[in-house]
Order: sequence, then structure tokens, then C-alpha cells
Amino acid sequence: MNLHVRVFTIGALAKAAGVSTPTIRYYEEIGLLPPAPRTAGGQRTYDDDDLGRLTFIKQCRDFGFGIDQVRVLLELSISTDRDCVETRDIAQRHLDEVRQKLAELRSLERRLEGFVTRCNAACAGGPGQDCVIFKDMAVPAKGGCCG
Amino acid sequence: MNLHVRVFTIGALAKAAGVSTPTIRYYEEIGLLPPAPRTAGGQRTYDDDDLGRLTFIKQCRDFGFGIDQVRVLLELSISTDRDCVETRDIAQRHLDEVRQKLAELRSLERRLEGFVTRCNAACAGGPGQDCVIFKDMAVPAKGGCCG
DNA sequence: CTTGAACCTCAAGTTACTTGAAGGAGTACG
DNA sequence: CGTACTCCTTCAAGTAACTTGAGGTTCAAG
Repeated sequence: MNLHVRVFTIGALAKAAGVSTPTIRYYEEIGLLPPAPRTAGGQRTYDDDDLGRLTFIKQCRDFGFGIDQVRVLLELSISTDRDCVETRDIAQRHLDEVRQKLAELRSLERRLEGFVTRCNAACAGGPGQDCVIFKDMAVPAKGGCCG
Repeated sequence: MNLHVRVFTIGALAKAAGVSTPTIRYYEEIGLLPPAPRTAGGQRTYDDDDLGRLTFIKQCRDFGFGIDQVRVLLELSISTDRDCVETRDIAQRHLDEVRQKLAELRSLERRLEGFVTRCNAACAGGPGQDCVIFKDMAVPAKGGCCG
């Protein structure tokens, strides 16, 4: 088995976890990662545990969890005397938010579609035309394009 | 007809356009709104033109356009010698971005769904259980929940 | 004339990093 | 051993689009 401990520089760790090196220093600064041990020269060193923790953080961020949520999830992932339900609830709430956002974006997509379509229908004319595209947008109703 | 000019305080304008008062000051500061005339006491005053402009900005922001895009759209909406195609293109590009974001969110929704489902299936147990939910997330593959 | 809401400016906080400047550490080559 | 080159260090500031707070002034009503 692999009994030897891999040691990473900050750059190697960054590449392995798929984040940037300033991001790692930032995570250390805000306490998501523990202060890394240093070489005699002051450079940070990491091991596989750090890679695991950082990878976990990265995955959570990819899931769209905010830093504070990641903090909670990290804690939950370490303590053994807490149940999974809390984690599930966090994920569920987050899922609800994602769905909310999805609904908003879908509505926005439809509105933008309409906008572009009306543009294409009414504004095929070249330059020099007096485009009235925005007249409708200065009133609180729906946006229009080119009259 | 309405020949009298409506005059707004910043608060009234904010309410009419659906934004906050600090936001209006901020828009003035960054040049989206012209510097407002002041009363003798130094308070800002606005009229219907300002309401129109601010409403336009609000609509654009609701459409998801960034401040810099709004700047361009404002200019396009004022100049008469430019054609509508430029506007359409900006909207089209933005629509593409929205669709890209939608695709990402949909994917994220599916992943979160899976996460929550696995949580419910495996983690119905109460507190005190040793939750291994995060073991999978410390490796670069897909996230898992509760083994 | 006094009260209270709404207004003023200026500075800092928010999120999650990124970017830049100026300089030190580590490694390989000759 | 020198030097070249990459990677590392810290610290400060920048990003987007505002929000929040402190401390003080103006306006309209009663």
C-alpha cells in the first residue's frame, strides 16, 4: 500500500483540487482550511488530508453552496455524533432555492425571446432608422422592442 | 391634458420606479442618472423624465443586463441615428448567456435531487449515527450521500 | 415651534474571490 | 558556486451592484 505521505506545494494542491492558488490562501485566511505548515523558507506544505478537505470544499462550491453553508457542511462531515438529516435539510433548502432561480430564469428567457423576436420582426431596417425600441421600456409594464 | 410637471423627491421616485433610494444615489454616482437638481436645502428633485429613465434602467436590470450593458442600451435608446440591430444583438447575446445559465442550473438541480434522494434513502436514522455522507465528496468524482 | 419622517454625505460592508506589485525560495544546469 | 527560472510570499486594491450605518440636516404637519 501507499504508506508514503504525499506532500504538495500550494500550486500542486491547487492543480489537484482544481482551484487557484490565491483561492487556497483565501480559504486559509477565512478559516475554511487550517493554517498550512511551512517549509524553512516559509512556503506552505499540504498533504492528502488537505487535498481531501479542499476537494470537498470545491465540490460543495460546485453544488452552489455558499461559503457559510460549506462551513456548516464541513463541520457536519467531521462530527460523528450528528445525524444526516441536518445535511439533507441544508441540501433540500438549497435545492428549493435552485428551483426558484430556475423558474425566474425560465421566465426571463421567455421575455428575452419575445424581445429578440420583436426586434427581428420590426427592426430589420438598417442604420439611420428612428428606432423606437425603448419607448415601451420607460413605463413600468412589459418591455417591448421597436414599437 | 397634463401640462403640469410632476416633481418627485428621491423617496417618491424610488417608490414609483421600484428601487431603493440609495440605489438612486448610486446610479447618479456612477453616471447612469444625471446629477439631480437640488432644492435650496440640498435635497434632490426629479421629474417624469427621470422616472422614465430610471424605470428603463430598472427594466433592463430586471432583464438581467449588467450595468455596463444598461449604459449601452441607454445610449442606443437616445440616439436616433443608430439602428435597432445593435440592440437586438445585445439582447441575443444576453439570451444566449441566460440559456447557458439555465442549462447549468438544470444540471445542478438534478445533482442536488440525487443528493437529497440518497440522503433520504440512507440517512433516515436519527442522531448518534455515524454519517458517512461526505466520504464520497472528498474525491474528485460525483458527490454522494451516506455511502 | 416642535416633532418626526425623510433627506444628506461619507465610509465601510457584502460575496467570493481575482489581480497586481515587489520581493524571496526552490531547483536545475553549467 | 552562480545564475536562471519558476513558484512562492505578503499586502493592497479591484470586481459587481449595491446595502448598511453613523451622524447630521431639511421638510411638512400640527
